[in-house]
Amino acid sequence: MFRGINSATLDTKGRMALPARFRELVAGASDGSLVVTIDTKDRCLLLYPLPLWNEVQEKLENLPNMNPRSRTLQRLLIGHATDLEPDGNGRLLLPQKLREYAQLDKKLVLVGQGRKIEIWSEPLWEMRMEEWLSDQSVAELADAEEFTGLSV
Amino acid sequence: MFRGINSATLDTKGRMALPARFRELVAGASDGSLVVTIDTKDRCLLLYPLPLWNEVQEKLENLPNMNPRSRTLQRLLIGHATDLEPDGNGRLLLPQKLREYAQLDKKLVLVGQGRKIEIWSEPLWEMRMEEWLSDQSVAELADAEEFTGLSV
DNA sequence: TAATTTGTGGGAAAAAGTGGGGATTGTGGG
DNA sequence: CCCACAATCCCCACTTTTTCCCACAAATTA
Repeated sequence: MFRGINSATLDTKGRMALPARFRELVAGASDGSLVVTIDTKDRCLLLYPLPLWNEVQEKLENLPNMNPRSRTLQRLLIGHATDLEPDGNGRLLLPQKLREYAQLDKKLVLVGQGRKIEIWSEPLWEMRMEEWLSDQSVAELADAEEFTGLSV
Repeated sequence: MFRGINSATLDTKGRMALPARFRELVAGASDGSLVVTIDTKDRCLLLYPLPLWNEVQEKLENLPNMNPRSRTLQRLLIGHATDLEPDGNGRLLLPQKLREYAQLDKKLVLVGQGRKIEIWSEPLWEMRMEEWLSDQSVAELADAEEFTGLSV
């Protein structure tokens, strides 16, 4: 399971070094084979070990095909999904279209999210962080019974 | 159970010696394996023995996944959760992103809070202390009905 | 005060990350 | 059909960061 945050940089060729911590996990899960696609809710990318992506894709394909919303979702997610292999130095070449989508410039942030890793532009991530942290309803949720000092 | 307040210092490499008192407790609870993450309500970090963190993470993952508030909370907490192992001298290397979040400089304060330890920047802690103590509603809280049976 | 534990600093090897040259492939234009 | 251009791939070399270790300072205990 992925967790934790790392900064990373994109070089002029669009390559990104996968932090060692994540690389080990990926090596265990899929011999290094990965898939990136876009996140449709936020301007960031999602990076899956290949076997986990396959599960996701299967679920997507089983959505009701008549429903236009599921067609759209399939088109966006499967359509942008790209297989990646790290180069000899453990770097990934992120496809240009995806870099543009997530507005990736030089400084990136990688955020472990369980079965996947989110790839954000650092300035974008920081802006969104500010919003989330100031969101009162999130604060209340964090304060809910299960997470207060009494039970946690 | 953790309790009590300790000061600590961060060296130039971002390492923090875990006070002996806490270290013993942690050794008992998890062979020294720890997880730090951010607190979303205050600019401080939360340090859990690994098994306890796993419980917290499980609760987080069971929140309704469609609800954007829970997604946000997951993103913030799991996204920042980092596994730590003390080095040969009982020190923890706190990740840079988390140090920045909690504005950790040289002087720190560690506050035992039951199942977790809070890590604060000392100046920040003192400012917040002032606020809490001068906050009339806290003073009243101590007198409130639901706590009258709670003689402290 | 001596002895032990706890906390601090920093050197040096190893690992991780970065930059870029040049071969290779693929595309579109003349 | 061939050339020019651009993107990608496969290397190698260099820089930075991290990790591991040792030595000392400070505090606690005997």
